Amino acid sequence: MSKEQINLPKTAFSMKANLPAKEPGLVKYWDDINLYKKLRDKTKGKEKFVLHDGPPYANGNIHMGTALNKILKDIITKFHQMNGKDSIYVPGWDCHGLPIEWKIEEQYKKNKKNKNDVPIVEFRKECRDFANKWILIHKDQFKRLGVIGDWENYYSTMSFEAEGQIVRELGKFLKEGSLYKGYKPVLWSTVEKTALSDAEVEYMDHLSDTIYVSFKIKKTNSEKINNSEIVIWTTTPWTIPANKALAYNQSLQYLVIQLNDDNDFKGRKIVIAKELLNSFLKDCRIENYNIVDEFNGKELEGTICHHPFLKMGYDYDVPMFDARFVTTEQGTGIVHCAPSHGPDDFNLCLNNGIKALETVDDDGKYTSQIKIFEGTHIFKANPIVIEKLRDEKNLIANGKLNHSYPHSWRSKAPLVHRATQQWFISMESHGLRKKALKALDKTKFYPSKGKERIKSMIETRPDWCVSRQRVWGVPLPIFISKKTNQVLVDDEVFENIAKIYENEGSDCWFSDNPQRFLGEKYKSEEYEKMSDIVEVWFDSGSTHSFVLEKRKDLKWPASMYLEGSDQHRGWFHSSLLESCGTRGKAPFESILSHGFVVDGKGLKMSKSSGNTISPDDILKKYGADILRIWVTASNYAEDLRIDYSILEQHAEAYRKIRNTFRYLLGNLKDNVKDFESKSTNVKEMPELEQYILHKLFQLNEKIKNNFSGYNFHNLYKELLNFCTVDLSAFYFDIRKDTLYCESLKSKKRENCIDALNIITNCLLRWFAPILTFTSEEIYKIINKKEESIHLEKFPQLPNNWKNDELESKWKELISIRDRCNISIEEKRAEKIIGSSLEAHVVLKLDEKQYNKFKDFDFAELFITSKVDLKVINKTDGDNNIITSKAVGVKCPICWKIKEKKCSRPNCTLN
RNA sequence: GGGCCGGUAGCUCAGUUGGUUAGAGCACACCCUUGAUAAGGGUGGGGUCGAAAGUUCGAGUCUUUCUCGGCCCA
Repeated sequence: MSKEQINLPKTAFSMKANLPAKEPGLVKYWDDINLYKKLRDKTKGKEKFVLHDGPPYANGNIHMGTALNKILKDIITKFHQMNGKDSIYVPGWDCHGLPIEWKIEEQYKKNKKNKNDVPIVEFRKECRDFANKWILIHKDQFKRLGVIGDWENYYSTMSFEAEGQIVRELGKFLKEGSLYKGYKPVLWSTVEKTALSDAEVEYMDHLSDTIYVSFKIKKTNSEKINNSEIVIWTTTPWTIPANKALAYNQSLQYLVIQLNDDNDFKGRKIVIAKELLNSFLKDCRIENYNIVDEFNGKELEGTICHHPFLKMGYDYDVPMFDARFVTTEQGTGIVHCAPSHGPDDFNLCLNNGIKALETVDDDGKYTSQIKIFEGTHIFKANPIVIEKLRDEKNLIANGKLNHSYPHSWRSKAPLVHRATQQWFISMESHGLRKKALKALDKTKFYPSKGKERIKSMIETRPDWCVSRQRVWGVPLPIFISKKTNQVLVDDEVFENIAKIYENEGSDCWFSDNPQRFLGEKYKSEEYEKMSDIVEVWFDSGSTHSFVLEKRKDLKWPASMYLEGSDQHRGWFHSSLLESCGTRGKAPFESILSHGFVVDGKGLKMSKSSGNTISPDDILKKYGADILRIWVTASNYAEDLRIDYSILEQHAEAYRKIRNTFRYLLGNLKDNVKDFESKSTNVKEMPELEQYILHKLFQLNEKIKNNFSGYNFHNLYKELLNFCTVDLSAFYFDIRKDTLYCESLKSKKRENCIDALNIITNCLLRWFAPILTFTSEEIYKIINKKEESIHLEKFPQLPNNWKNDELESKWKELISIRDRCNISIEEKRAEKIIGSSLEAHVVLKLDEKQYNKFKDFDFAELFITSKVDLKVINKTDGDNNIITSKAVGVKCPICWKIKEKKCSRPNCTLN
């Protein structure tokens, strides 16, 4: 009988979320209604916020880092959209480059196919198909995360339009003259037969041969070292045949010592740095020696040595030069220089008039420049070099050293420095470095530390090597005059090539008659066509030109670039340089960088440590909304930890939020009315409602503040705390009595319903960018005003909800409530009472508080059956809240204990 | 090896210009409730702030060294 008199909550919003099952349906729904298009229509003409997507590489399944990146982008995009902007997100993919080329080559190897037998155009088509396949896979994986964007019109660096525009961009550098032909040692992979970019190099331990080699002095200005030999130490014996010079440091002290051990070196005098004597003696196992002399490095000036292979025909002079890069960290304090095989060596020799030669070919074999060794592979040369040095009696000792050494990140093969012809964009010739630094000063960084990080890189980076000796990429549009050896610079030609690419892609560069690209102005017989391609960082660094600039729906510069912090050297960097070089400005207004995903202990994830966790695992077990909570709650300025216990914690928080909505919807019977804050006259409501709306207003302010600085983890904490502390444990708990037991028509209940309605509307919108699926699930239940919650805007709350006076009053009340709870808890522990409604509280306040609160309904605040308010006596001491078991009978309707029969209207209906 | 960033309760995070017994939520323990029920409420325990030294009347907050971790570079 009594159940009909109370208004219990009822809702279609289930307690159990079952996200993994529900979410895919919502992805389909958004597709079906074409949410992206509806969003654009909705905010057409509004100020644009363009988050320009840094293109992931179209290769392999997404990992946690990708998921983090996409979710963060989506959250920010949605926040701006709901904040009233036209917030546009166009996803893109990076498609050219070595990793894909490598995959296709691997397939060839499996099928015993030889890459050289396949026409380039056919090979490139396979690369293109491969990239396309992964774009489709990625697209579904990203959509599954709840990401809304222009999935139908995504961009890719291999689109014909992109390839054409990349040619135009290169043309600008060529025309300006900052793109030049250089001859420099670059890190070269003899396996992939190409120079590698910084990003393609990884450092791993490598066991190298080490040798101590002596160079006999041919001529010197110093009496002290006459008839001596110079000793060097190196970890690359194969570079000895390419040796052209020796380097010393004039700020170091050197020794001449005579070796007396019974071997090839008995009686010979050698020169080494004083500081390195002990390590030298130890390494070379020298027992008998005597120090002949000591001198300053300056004495070595003008000294000329013989090559250790003098008798084998290496009869050229080996001069000694002063160089600051020579240290006493290791070796002998004298460094052997092979200008073709090290940047320091190259520069030192260049400054002293010694040119680097092509000493090693693409495959890693010595060229005809290297006598005796021609045709030998450098990786097989060490033992031979060592043997010859021993034969020539110029090897003091040899050994092994395990040290960090550059390797190809793809093939894991060790790399070498090799002087090759490459194309560079100068950092200085046209002030690119300065322009870039200036542009950074105008860029807003989240977190702010990102600015210094990229600035210090720009300040010190060398010229940008943009050429690669591969085939899967945009060909460098370069012709060189056979007569003058000059690069052909002509806008008409560049535009002609760009147009052709836009129509049919860049494959034709490799297959068609060069005359087609030159047009009628130039004769193909007179020009040599380059076959290098552009390095992929130039591709992605140009996305702003073929995406932001070209598309009418976007804007240049982008409002934001958002990537992992490694992209300070990657995409942020290349985009900045490309744009500053061609447009003098950065292509972004702000940069947001996030940390890396690490495991629960803060260690990096790797297959070998077995601590990886994939987005797919999480989606199957928890659902995308939990993953999105993890992104939101984590501080992206640092590394982000994740493991199942962390996810479990966030899933728990999700349940609290979900139940908060369930309570709201249940009491509103899913009848949530459209939200109009103006129609609410807050001053006519009970103080409790006024207070909770004040808290809601405060929450809105906090959300706005945190959003403006992109502090989502604080924003989320505020939302969660509001749900648990202010609503669940306070407002909801107190108002259960009103909602369940008051008449439907009672003013008090109506006011409460109004408040719940407002709260629901606000929370639903605030949570929508984060809980993108759950908010839609709720929206589908309650309202049909829009087709999606994501088409709604954030609420505007009226200023008159703010009531600081009321807040300080209620702060006092809540602190009294807290003390009361302690008192109740004591009686509960003594088993005197159970629920708080069984309590009768005598509350004693001082006179001031008593007068202030004498008309206040403490029983309602405490959720007790009875509260007697009294003025405190001096004799009472600290004992000013006394709880006892309420006397009387429990009303079967409202469960309050009354001495007489309950007289509340709803409780007396029968 | 170098540069940069970081290490606050089990977890996610706050800690303003150095100043009272270092905060919140979650988790945990115990209790209550059974009309938010694979929910809800109450109470409570738990960090000396990565380590050490220093500056100061006083340091999580400044300095140095070390350590652990991450990114970048060699």
